[in-house]
Amino acid sequence: MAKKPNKLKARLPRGFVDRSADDIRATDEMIGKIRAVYEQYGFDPVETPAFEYTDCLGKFLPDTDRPNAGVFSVQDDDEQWMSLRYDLTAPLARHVSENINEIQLPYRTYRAGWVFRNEKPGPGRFRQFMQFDADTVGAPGVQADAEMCMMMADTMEALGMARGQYVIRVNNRKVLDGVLEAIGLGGEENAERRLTVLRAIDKLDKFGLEGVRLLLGEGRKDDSGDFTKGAGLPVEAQDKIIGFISGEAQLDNEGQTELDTMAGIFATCGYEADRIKIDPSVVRGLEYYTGPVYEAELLFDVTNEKGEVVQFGSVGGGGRYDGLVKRFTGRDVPATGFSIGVSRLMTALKNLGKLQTSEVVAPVLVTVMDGDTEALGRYQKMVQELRQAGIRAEMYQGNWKKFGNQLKYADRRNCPIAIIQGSDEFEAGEIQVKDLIEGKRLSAEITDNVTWRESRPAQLTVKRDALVETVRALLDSQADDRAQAEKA
RNA sequence: GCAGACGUAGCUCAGUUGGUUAGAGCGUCGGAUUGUGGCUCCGAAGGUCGGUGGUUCGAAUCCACUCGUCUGUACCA
Repeated sequence: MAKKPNKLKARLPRGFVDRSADDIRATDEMIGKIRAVYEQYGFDPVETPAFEYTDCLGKFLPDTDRPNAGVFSVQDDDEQWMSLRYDLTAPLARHVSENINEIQLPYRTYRAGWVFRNEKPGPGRFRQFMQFDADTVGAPGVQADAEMCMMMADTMEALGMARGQYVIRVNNRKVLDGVLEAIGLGGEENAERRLTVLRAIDKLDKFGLEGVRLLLGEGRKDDSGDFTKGAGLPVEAQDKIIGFISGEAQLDNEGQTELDTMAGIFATCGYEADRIKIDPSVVRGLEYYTGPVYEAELLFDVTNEKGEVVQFGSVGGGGRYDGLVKRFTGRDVPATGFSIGVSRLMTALKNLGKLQTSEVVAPVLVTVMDGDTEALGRYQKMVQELRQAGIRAEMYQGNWKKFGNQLKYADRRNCPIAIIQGSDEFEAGEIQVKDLIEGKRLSAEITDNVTWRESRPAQLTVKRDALVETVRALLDSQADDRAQAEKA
């Protein structure tokens, strides 16, 4: 009773995805457009590795009980903990600190890279995803923050988003701190409660003013019936916060002055509220932002592949982090920067139709009729001629003896054209050039297989010398047809 | 982490009050067609019924635990 051996199950760790050719090409295109904006603004690239020593990354110090909480960590052979980076900001702070004597400040820099988070994945949330950051390190003034906001706006438009489809929302952490102080939550002893309040404010998009009020007070019950404990603030304090984040009340403090300065810069440069807007409910990055904070939000609804309408919300954000480099150097090195969630933004752009997903035409296929060395050389020569003429081409590399399979392969691969030369054609000095796209169209009208095979639809015979010009002409005409179809 | 729903072929799903050898459609592969894609027809492969344990003469079906997926929520540097 020999049991069948258990086959190994091919599977991907949850929260990770393979990327298709379309995805990779679309991402490259997107990154190119973003990079062009950053370069234009005078930023230079820098790259850091995926791994860092865990203590350099921030608050997740290696804890012997849970070294992998939130991050992916491994122990090096000298027992030091290393982690996969979870953002690009902490590694940048490390890089700048390590090279502080060589780097000319203010340092304007950008980088794209994969980051990793060891947490529960969800729809559109992965454990590996790409961020594209820009930072100005060593610039204390809010004019640097203002520039970042304008660059974010320009980036959104470079990606094809129209005015009104996105907005950059700006706030200042010092303003929020002032509000918290005003309701008696200042001081060390209230740090935990302050966090709860800030988290509640951050939920405004999701739950609305009423939901935020519940979270500021007793708490809120979610759709599954689970209860989230609130901050337990008295009603007067709730009123103050609600009044503030709904924009009814303002505070007169340093944060507000900074916001006013930034607003002035935006106005002078022509960035009106349809692009950049001061919004008192923006929170972001609770732990390390110290001044202005900003985020890019999409304003249009996105319909996902299941046909459900999803609010996309934030696709990127950043702020001022004056303390991050100081952790290493002891020197005050103020910095501001932001991060774009490339993978997330790409999903949105795809839904908006701003990304052509299959621009690339599949290669021309040179089929193999005869398998002797001499003939194989002839086929390969045709392929090389096409390639040298700048045309994507390949010779069939499967089992050539089943000719039908070669065309089936070409069909599934979406090849535009197949080249056929058997011994008859060879002796006549000719080749067959088969238009697979036109042929597919014609196939709808033919129901009987014998006719289909013998009529050889959309196939023409030309002299061997005319290979390149015939193929090129056919490709051009196919491209015209596509352009026509696009318009219609 | 917490709460809920759901796990049957590669995919989408049937499977009667617990009852022989667990089915269908799509897809895959082969053939009809040895030099022509599509259509049609014929055939084949493909399952530890998520896993473990229990109840039972008998479990895909009932029970417990566990793993995984999905939804909401918490956390999110």
